[in-house]
Amino acid sequence: MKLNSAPRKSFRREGEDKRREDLIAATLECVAERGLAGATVREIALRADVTAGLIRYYFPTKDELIGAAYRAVMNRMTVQASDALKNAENDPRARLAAFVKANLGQPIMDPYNLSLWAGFITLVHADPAMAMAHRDGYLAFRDELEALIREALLAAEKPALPNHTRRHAIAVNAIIDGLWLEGCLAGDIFADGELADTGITAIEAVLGISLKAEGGAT
Amino acid sequence: MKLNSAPRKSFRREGEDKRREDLIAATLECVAERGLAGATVREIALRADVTAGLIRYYFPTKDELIGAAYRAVMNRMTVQASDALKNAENDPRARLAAFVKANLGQPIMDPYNLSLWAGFITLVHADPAMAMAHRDGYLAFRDELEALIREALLAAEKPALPNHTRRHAIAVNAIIDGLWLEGCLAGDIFADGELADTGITAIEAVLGISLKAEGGAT
DNA sequence: AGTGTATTTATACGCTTGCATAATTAGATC
DNA sequence: GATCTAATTATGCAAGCGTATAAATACACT
Repeated sequence: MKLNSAPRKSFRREGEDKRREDLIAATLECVAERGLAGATVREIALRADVTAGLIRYYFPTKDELIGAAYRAVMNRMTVQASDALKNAENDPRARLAAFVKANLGQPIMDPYNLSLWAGFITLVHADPAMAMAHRDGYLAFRDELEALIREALLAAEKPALPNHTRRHAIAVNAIIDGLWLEGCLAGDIFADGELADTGITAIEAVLGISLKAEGGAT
Repeated sequence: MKLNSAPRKSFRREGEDKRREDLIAATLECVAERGLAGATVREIALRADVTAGLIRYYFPTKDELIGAAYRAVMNRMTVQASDALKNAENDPRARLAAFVKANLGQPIMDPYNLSLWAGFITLVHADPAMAMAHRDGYLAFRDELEALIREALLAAEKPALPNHTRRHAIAVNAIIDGLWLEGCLAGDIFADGELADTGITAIEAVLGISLKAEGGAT
């Protein structure tokens, strides 16, 4: 005789897209707060205000949910960086500067994003599918950067040979990544905008051009 | 009635130091191959050719073993970088170059170093004591770098004002970190020594001095 | 050789995990 | 408003986890 049995959880039916987004968002919360290990199906379900079983309804396996969450983060970051380009001026040098500033400021340079990124890195090594997704993202980012660099060099009437721009892209990417890391890890010990300024100055030195002045009008 | 019971595993007694080192080494192997999640007590014990129970004899808890492994890697990395300085020439510019090369080559630039580091970012995020230790390590590294930079600038007869060297240290640190990251994540898509060369070239540009030539003899 | 003990193995327990599946229900359709 | 179906909950399971603890054994000492 079952007395006082807890009432079954009430629920609403949601569209497939909404649910997937919610589940991914809940996953990211977990990863950011307690690392990948903290992202259990039960905890994720709790955050999404859903029972654990539902996860499997939308994602055949947990790995697929994790993978989707990872892609979502990477996509969000690249989209945010690209958005900065859309609102930027026409001069290629200004565009490169805007791109750098966007990556070295809020909301991209944020401990939350680093936590997410670090949490997923572990997976990138273990899971080949993850590794490929990561490499694609990295190369896409670097290619975009290389294009920006080439145009900036040309605008400054400097040579832009492919093997040079490749090297430049690797170096500039490193500067951005490295400063992003420093900012995420210890943002409070830097003045506001200091890292972005430092990055732009360093990149100007590496490329041998100015990113601020209109410069070189014939 | 128990027939054919498997014989008890034979073993040798080892010194405490040896066993701890072996267990740490086994832990690092696990992390290197399958990430932190793959470093289970049973797998670690298997690699160390020991049964799982022994781990607890030397490390009260698994977290302590992981922590010891983390410290071992970090310590090894800083020692390796410092060793490179000891065997380096006397010229400050050559010393800085050697420091950079050491950090951007084997064995420091290695996927499992990144794996461990990334795995611990989560922990650093959660535990304030860990966070402080981590920050101290970062600042110590950057201070060492700043000292190297100051001496290199002076050797090149360039001004080395504190607020300049600070900025330079931040930028150079970013270049090293960023390239280290790129190399750890996708070392195979770079030619041998390419990242170290790229780093030195970029740093030369940022500092405005050459790290190769003896230069500036009055 | 015998004894003692620190080291190591072996076994088991409680918990959590991801996944499977049955039971329910919200909301559209007629 | 009855019906039907897809979305959701609820329950259970087998495997793996870290840890605790008892039993065995290698080795130093006498």
